[in-house]
Amino acid sequence: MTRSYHHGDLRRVLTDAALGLIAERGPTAVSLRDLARAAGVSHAAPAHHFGDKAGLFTAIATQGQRLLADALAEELARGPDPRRLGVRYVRFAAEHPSYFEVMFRPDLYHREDPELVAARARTTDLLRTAIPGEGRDADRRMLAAWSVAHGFATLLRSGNLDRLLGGRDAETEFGELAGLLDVLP
Amino acid sequence: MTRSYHHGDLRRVLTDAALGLIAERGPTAVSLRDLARAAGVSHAAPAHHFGDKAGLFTAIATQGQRLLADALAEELARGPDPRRLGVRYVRFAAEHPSYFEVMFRPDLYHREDPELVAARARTTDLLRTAIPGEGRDADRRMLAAWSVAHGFATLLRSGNLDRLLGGRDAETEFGELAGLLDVLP
DNA sequence: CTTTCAGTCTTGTCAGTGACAAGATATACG
DNA sequence: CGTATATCTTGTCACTGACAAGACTGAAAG
Repeated sequence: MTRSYHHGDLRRVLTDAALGLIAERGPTAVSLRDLARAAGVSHAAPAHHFGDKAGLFTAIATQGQRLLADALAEELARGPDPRRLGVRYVRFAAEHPSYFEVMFRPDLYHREDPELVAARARTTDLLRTAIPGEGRDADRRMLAAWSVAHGFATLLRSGNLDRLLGGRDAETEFGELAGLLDVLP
Repeated sequence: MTRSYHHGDLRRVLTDAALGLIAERGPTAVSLRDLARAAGVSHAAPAHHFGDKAGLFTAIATQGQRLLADALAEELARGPDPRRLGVRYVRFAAEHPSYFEVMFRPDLYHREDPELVAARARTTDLLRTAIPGEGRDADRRMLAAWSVAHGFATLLRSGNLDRLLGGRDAETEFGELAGLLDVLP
């Protein structure tokens, strides 16, 4: 089976390779040309699929939002427990660091991309359903819960908790921590 | 007063110019050569002061940690109220977005730089003093409070709260939100 | 079967970038 | 005065993202 001119699913190959490189060196150190080399295509091939570098990250961020929303939806199917949902959020960040990294770095991608905006809205809406009630107060409780989970995940990823955690498992530690709070009325 | 060969305080001029450029275009879009142009020096002058690009961001992150620690210390002098401290944290992120941006992006700088590590430790220690008590449980409460503030600030900066907040002032909104939680035993 | 055509990928090129080396200049210090 | 050191410059290198123009492929239309 000889290598054909048309690659097959180059777009997917490129995003996958990108995730690998991001995991190794971080998003900013990824070059389109490295990506092309990894996929065995010419240096301009990625540009055709994503427009520019930001287009690549937009695709990755969108994909990440969908994955996160799926994970949250799965957890919500077992009942709207904010604490469990928070743990799932933190676990997503730990299991998919490359996605998480890109998703919350707007300077990397096209923030107004319709698909990305839609995917992000789905995530937000899912989080909202974990807190009962309507109105501004319930919104605030949801935002509080989201902030705790997101803040913990972010501080963890940026290495700010290394000294504080001292080797203990981050996910279970977050579970304990969340148990001390009470986001429900 | 003619332009001398030695610039005077080029290091300071460069970090200040960098903060301006970061505010405009984000940290990744800043180039050492732009910086040099802004300061009216040759393209290799910045490298002499900071070693490499990461060195520049290390200096900025350290400076930012000191500013944040100062702000927290000032607030702590008025009594150890976690909620007020959180508001101050969020305000810092809003008032010094360029610093905040760099501080929590470890891939930009030399994470193991001694001065930076020391400055970060001071910030962490100050946060810790806001929660009374000793031991693991108190640590968790401190971490919870930090996570809420940091998560809120981060989500805000990444544009994830635009739809949710709908134009309301973020800082006061965080105050309300923090009032719904209870991080103290 | 052949023509056309849009989508996919390549080749070639450009200005801009970070890093490094070697040299020039100014200040501090004996 | 002279000499060492910190500061800054000039020159260069490989690499990058973006763009333009062209080549290849598969499929639809005649």
